[in-house]
Amino acid sequence: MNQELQSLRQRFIETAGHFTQSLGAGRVLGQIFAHIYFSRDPQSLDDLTRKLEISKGSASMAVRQLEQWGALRRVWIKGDRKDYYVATDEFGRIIRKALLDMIGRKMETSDGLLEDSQALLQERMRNGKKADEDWAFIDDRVKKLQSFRDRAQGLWDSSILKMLLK
Amino acid sequence: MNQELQSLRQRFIETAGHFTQSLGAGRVLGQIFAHIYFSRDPQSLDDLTRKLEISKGSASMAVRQLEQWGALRRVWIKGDRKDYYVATDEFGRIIRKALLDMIGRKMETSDGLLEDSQALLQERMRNGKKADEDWAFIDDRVKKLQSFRDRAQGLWDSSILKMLLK
DNA sequence: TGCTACGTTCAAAACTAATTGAACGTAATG
DNA sequence: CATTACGTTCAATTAGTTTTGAACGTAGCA
Repeated sequence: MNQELQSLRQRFIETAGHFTQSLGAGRVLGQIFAHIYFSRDPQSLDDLTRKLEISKGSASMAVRQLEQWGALRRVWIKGDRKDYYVATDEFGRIIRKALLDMIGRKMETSDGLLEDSQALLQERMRNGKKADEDWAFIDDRVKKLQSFRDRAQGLWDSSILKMLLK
Repeated sequence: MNQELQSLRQRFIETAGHFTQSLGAGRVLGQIFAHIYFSRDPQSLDDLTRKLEISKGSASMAVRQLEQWGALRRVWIKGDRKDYYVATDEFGRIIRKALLDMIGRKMETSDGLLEDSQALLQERMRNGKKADEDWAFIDDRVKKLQSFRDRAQGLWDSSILKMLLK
């Protein structure tokens, strides 16, 4: 493969590495995906450790992660005991899964907190206790948060949907 | 302030801390915002260091960041030399600014790379060199990436817009 | 069956990011 | 003017995360 092409590929690999790192997913994930995405032939773990100069352990873990997100697909090459991988190009799906995986849980946590707060505040009202100013203040703030959460939720869902629609 | 209310507030502070941390913005940002958001009175740096048990340096830097994102507003209390802060509740704007600030630069880097690639590939074509299979392959992959980038860009822009429309 | 070539795991090491706090500049106060 | 009470900065430290690589289990092969 010619020199110019190689260095372009190299830039993609570096950029992808920085990108995934900045998203908190680790440098090697991006590097591996870019390397395979720009490789015509399926790549083995061994290829990855050699070409990217990373350890077998790193390669193994990153590849598994990428496979779970649907970014890589495993292919068998007959007569070869190694696992080989090729890259998917359905970026929408990949990013959807990755984001759900990475942010999803946090969302649920804050959702739970908002529900709990609402329950607590409502119960207090039902008990007919005179609402003091502290409670009224918190109540107002929680309501504003919930309202935002609902709007953001809707926006998120529709964006995800659009992403999946090719 | 009563006990139940305090512990609810505390949960919000912790959750917000974890949330901002998981987004790569640091724990204290979320903690400070939540603390002030759920405080009726404007809070000083000093209040923050005491209530959240963080250093003055941390508080100062985080507050400045939050102010830049429009999440906090500085208020003056006459006869007091301290700076006091109150929380904004325009979450859409806040998140917009924060995301632009945090992801923006990364996007530019990869955009630049895509433009460069395109230029390189087009120039090669113009020179009439016979496109070998390696080039054709890379060309195809770059085109797919660009197409995705464009769709994602549009989606991003429209989402940001909707968020701002209250 | 023993041997080999693989993928996986996980404790330790290397690296990176967040936090602290002492030193500093500044502006208000008396 | 000197003093004090603040906010800011940044080098050093601490905490957290990623990466490594040796040890291990397993499946295919002879």
